[in-house]
Amino acid sequence: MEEEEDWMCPGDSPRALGRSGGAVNKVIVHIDMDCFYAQVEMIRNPDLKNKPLGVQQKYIVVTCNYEARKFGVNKLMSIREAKEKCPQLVLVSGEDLTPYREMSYKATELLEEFSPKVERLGFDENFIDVTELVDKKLQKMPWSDRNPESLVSGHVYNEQKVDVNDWAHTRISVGSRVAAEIRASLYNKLGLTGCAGVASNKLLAKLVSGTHKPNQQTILLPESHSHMINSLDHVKRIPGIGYKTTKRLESLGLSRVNDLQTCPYMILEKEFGGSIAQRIQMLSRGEDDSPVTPSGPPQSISDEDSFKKCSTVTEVKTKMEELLKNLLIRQYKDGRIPHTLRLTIRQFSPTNKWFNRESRQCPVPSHINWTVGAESEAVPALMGLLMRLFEKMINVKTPFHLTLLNVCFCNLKASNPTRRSIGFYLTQKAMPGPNQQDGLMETEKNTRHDFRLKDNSSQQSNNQPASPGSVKKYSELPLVRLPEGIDMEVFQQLPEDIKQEILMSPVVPTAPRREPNSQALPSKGILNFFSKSKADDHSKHGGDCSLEKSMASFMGVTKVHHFTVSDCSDSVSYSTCKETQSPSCKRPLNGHLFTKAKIDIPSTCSHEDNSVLDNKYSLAPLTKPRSSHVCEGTDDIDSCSVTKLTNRCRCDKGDSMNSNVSPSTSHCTVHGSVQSPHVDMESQVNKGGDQEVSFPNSVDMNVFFQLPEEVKRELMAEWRQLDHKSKIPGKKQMEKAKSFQARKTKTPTGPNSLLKYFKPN
DNA sequence: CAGGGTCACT
DNA sequence: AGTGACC
Repeated sequence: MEEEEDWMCPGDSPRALGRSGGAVNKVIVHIDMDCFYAQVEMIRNPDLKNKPLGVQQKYIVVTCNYEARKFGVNKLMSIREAKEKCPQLVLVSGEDLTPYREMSYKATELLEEFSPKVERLGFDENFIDVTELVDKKLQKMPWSDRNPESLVSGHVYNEQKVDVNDWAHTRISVGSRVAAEIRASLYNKLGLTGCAGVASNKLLAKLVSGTHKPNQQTILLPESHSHMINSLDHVKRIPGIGYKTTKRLESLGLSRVNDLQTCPYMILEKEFGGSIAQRIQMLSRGEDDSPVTPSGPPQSISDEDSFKKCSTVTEVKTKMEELLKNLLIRQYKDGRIPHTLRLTIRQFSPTNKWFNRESRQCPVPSHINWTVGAESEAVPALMGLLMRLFEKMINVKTPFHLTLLNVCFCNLKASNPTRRSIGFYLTQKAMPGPNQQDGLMETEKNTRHDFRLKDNSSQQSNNQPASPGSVKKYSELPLVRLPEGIDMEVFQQLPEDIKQEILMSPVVPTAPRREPNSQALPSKGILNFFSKSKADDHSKHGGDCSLEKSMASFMGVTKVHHFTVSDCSDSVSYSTCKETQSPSCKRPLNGHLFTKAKIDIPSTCSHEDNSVLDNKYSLAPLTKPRSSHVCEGTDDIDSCSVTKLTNRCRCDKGDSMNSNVSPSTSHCTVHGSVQSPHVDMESQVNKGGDQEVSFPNSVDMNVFFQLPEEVKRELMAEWRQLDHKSKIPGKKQMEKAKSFQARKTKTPTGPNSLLKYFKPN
């Protein structure tokens, strides 16, 4: 798109002088990419340039390039109409958003080089608060440079004259130069064109950016604020006033901007309440005090599909699994762990105007293995949750007609940085030679910390016929920077997949974004093991001693009794003893660091004997979450309402030991399998299926495991009855738990009560 | 009304 | 947790 590269020709519309004065206002730049999806498609396939191009989703042209617009094709036009207007229109499918999403984040990251205050608005718009940058530039700008001819880049809204003696004018003008730099950078580095608007708030910056399209920029000076906002022909054009608000305003007879400006506040307040009333009336006057809030990484990851009809459970499952697997790939790349899962549906109804979506959500049990992306063990577990959510909305026995499914991972929190089998790396006694650097190449002139990351994921998104030439070009691969702490020699000797994992690891930030509203990572994680000193130790001692210490300290283990590492086909078993929990360890018992088993062994255990460990203490972690200091500050336990926790145990046949604590606000789940005769669920159930048992709060697990076998069985049978439907903790379950509590307090220690085995309390 | 997001309110 | 409103 070589429309008018107006950053090349600065200052084409500047002028003389005027007044002075003005408050210390912000300088906000709004960047709006030109027909974003179409642009991305043209970058991916340059053959499409110069051809009329439409991006298709379902039967709609969601956007098209300017070539197509010449024919009258427009956004959100039906395919049929578009083809009528422009028979030569080239259509590409835009249903897989991956390329757009990736380009979008590249753009945002680029903008973050100018200022940390970058707020995304959809995939193709960004606000940047450049106030500080502008003031910095202004400080070192000689007065001789402050002539209108060179100060402003691009257009001035309303042909207003710039007064270089007016501070506000000067600042906005300098902002225009920043905007020009930003656009130049977007074009030079990413090949993207777009419009920019510069003004003293977000609302006005957004409005003004659209006044000269495409690929141009415009500034708005204070004297034209009113003109700008009043140029809108309807209140619905005001960003921030959407469909619903528009309708309500219209019902009050308010449809022009001026109507809203002059409407007595009380009327608005009556209709909308104070906060919305104030906000929309301010907006109608061009005022907007909202800050540019750094968007940071996404708060949720979701995928959806819409269709004409979906009316069988099988279909639902198939589609859900599709969505889920795509999501898992994205989630894996992201690195954070979702703690909430949401399912949204849209049901067909004859009066289905548009959007009647409903959703159900639930906490994600933290025992889920988020280790390997799609195909992970997470799929069946999450599918189970999803179907339960589904059944909360739809009675499966009764006919239904869905037109949309959406699966969403939200409440994303930083995970422990090591996501895959760390033991795999640690047990690679012989590191591969230096010639094994397949997918990972050092870039041309790069400093030794920049790498291209081989992208072997994605692309497999649904109904796209996998084109043979879809291998990504090297230059398109993401460039990643290794943290300084890493020793490059050690790094280069690592096997390919380890390198990739490190590069993919969430502790390797490409650009730091919003402070992780979750907790700080406990350490650099896997990277710790590859720092120079650690690596040296490793080679000297055959890797045992220092590794053990590293692992231990990383886990927050202060005293190691027993330490083994073994590799079980891409998932690892760990057993380690810890006597005391280091107070600084925020994540004592969760399974992300160690894929298979990470268990907590009481100091009483005979730590020399593996079988003792496996048999006797496999469920030991059950006791842990109930001691409050362990839960303190643990982000896994959302509310730290430890006293409300209920322990549950689920046993899977045939698994190797796998213990883990998964708390949620209402309960605490332990999924583990026990091979020992100690708590042999198999003899109880004999179906080999999953069994779940509730361990009431009052039960001290230490005591429990000392009970005679029959007693344990009997107790578990009783608890199990309390707990059939429990993966999604619902009101029913809580009521059951409460009723159990009630019963228990009524008959504390009856002579025949099994509860006599437990301490009163 | 496509596919994705965010945030606020209850 | 669920919905609504916005882009």
